[in-house]
Amino acid sequence: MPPKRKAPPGQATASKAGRASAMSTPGPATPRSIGSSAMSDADEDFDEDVSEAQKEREALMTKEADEFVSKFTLGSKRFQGQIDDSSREVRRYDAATPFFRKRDFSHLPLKPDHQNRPLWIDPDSCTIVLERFNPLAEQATDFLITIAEPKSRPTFLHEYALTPHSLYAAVSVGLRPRDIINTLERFLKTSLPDVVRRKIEDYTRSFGKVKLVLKHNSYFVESADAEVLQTLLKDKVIGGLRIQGSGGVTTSYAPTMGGLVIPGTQNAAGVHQANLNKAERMPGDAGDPSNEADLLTALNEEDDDDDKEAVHSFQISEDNVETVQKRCLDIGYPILEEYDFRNDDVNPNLEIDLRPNTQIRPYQEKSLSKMFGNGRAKSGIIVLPCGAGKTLVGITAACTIKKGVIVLCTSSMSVVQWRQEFLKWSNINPDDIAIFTAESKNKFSGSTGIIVTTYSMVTNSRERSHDSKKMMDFLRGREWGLMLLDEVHVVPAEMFRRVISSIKSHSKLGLTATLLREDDKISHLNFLIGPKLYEANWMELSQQGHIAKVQCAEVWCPMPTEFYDEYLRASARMKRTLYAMNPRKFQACQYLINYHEARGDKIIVFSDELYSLKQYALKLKKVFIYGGTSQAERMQVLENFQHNPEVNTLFLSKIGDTSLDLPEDLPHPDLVPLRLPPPRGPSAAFSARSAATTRASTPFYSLVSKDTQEMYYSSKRQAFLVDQGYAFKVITQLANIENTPDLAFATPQETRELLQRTLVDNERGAEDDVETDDLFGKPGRGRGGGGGARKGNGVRRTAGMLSELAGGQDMAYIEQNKAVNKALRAAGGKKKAGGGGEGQSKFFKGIQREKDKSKAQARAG
DNA sequence: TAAATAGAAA
DNA sequence: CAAGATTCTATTTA
Repeated sequence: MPPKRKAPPGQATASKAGRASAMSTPGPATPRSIGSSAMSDADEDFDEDVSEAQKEREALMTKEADEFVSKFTLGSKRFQGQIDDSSREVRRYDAATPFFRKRDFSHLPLKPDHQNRPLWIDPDSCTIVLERFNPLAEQATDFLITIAEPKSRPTFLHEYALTPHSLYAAVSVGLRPRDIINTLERFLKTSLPDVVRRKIEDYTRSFGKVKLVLKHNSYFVESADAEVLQTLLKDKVIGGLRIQGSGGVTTSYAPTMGGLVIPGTQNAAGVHQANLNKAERMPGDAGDPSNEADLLTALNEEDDDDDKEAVHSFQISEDNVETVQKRCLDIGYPILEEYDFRNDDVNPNLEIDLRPNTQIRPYQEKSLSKMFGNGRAKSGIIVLPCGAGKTLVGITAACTIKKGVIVLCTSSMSVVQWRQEFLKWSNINPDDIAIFTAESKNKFSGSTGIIVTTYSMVTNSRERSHDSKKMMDFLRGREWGLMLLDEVHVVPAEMFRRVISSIKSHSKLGLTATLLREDDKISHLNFLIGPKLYEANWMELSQQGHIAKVQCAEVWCPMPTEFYDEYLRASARMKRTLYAMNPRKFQACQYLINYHEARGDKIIVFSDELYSLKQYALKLKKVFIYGGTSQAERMQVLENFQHNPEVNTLFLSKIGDTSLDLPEDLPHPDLVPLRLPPPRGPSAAFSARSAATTRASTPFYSLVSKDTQEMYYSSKRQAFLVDQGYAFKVITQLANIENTPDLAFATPQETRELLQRTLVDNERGAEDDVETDDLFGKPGRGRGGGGGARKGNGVRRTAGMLSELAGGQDMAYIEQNKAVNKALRAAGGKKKAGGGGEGQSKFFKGIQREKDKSKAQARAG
């Protein structure tokens, strides 16, 4: 049911009001809608599509054909309504018009010089579309990244959304609402719709007004707006938390952005540029002296700006920080955290600097300039693809603040790596940087220093070892200047809450490759850590050569009929194994490995399916790492993979996605990731990201079994990659695959054997009778490791036997159930849920459940 | 080395 | 279509 278009002016809703006011500003007659303009090149095709679609629909609704036609005919009531509602201009309706319906924004008057302006806007959803081919696109991109959430960024058109979060982020990097509005106005092809203007004003009114400042070891709630502060003080929760006798509201002067422009970086939002209209920023301009020394001089410059703003603040106690934060959030004044580290005399300074020859890349500086935009350290999140030097950003931040730093990582592997990176990029004394993991619990020697640890180490709420407890007390007992949070997207919000509440830090910097996980958890991050300060565009970075170019190819492998038959009747679990073990896929894998090894590439094959991972690796005589591989062995295998010219292919389980960071400097430039069964799951995009970012360079293959579940996941992955601006290629035929030496499973006989073995192995609970762990001939691991594995499998075997029990009966059992279900359904249909009373036995309840389930399935299917 | 725990995914 | 159960993995400590 389409919403009524006619609404009495009095009852206009917000968005309708916008329309109404747009109507009152008559512009030049614009016959084109956004859509039709964009489509103008393809008018003919489009017309065809239209008639096609119409035909189709007419065919579908023969009875309603007349109605249908009249509904979509020019001058029908429907369109009349639209005209009345949106604009009094005479509008041209073409065949495409009906398809835009509510999204027809042709009533928004185009500016005369619209061709020189790069942005379109959808006032209803606050979506902004950027023409990448427009001369002003560069500036507009910088601006949009600051104020809006990137939705989709393929080659020519980028889509951004204005959201409360994004505006919050914009305000927090120092943009004023009127900057946002003016700059939008400048870039938009139409005038800024009033709805949007009002939305921006509404959202930003309360954002960025309140700051939490840790000064002289005390927390202050600070605001430039005395009224806002009064509001807070009058609040029933916050008011009572003010520390009495701290002199009420004090007024001082806040540092301004004035003296703090970091050389080689763009101003907070590219607003500056836009205003000055000095357009060209050379991508990757190396001529700019953009090293850390300049950054520091810039930061150390005193603010001799006369444009100082008065700020007012009141003190709250440490214990109430979280309460106040939460309350402020609830009443619409989210608190920004800022650390005035230059004026912190309480915490000792840390002896740390970047090594003199260290060059920061422009985008890294840009992100840091967002963080230090006003001379203080703002808490927030920086989004950079892996391989783009997230670590260096974190390290530079630490070098700027020069106070105690705590680094949190996801795994103990990356803990070690972070420390190494610190030693590599900075002159920090090795004694001042300590690791806190299960293995090592050292503190730094001096009065301050850096601690690198994992989330689980800090959040672990269970009984701790004595050393851990002491260490935790140590961590809790002091104030940290900076908390570096690595890979924030994989850590659940609850964990953050625990980390943040247990460790006091003046500023927090979250680093991540993507904020793609748009479940509710990610929005929590925004307020737990801070707003997103910067997000790099992958495509741009790879074009500028900062991160490897990724070419994505998907290889579609048909399933041999035997396999497919088995696949169709297999359990969900077995299905996974089957499509992973698809012999055609195996061949494709073999072929690609062969091809790339011949070129001297290093290849990583990812597989989330353990059985197939092992089978592939063993069959192809390659090394592999999975969850059960011991730490020492992992290191050994990795070491060999990196330096041993004999070991060029590595099979990785999903351990590679998260906890195994491949070292930055692989000797070979060409690392070819190969996805066996491509990652699964609703956030396949997430895995795709990890795959594409795990030090990926040149081609990146996904092997997909045709006509299986995998295809569905692959479509999601494609969508993600296309959004990131990557081209996507589908390969259905690998040239000369039959010439691959020792091509596996070339005969039907072998294929059948593979199938048999796969089925048998997996029915028996994947007992890997093969000596899996001995590829590197680890002494002692043979028996011990085997024992471990066997023991581990013992558990699994039990499960396997249970499923075997079920499996033993499975055919008959399922058949029987189906029969029962059918009977019940028939009976239920007639008799109304036959026998469904309280006195049901467990058996009947089970049946009932089954029935409901199958009903639900029937409904779904 | 094993057990406990926790999170992610399908 | 969602929530729960389930499986897997990784992390910790004893």
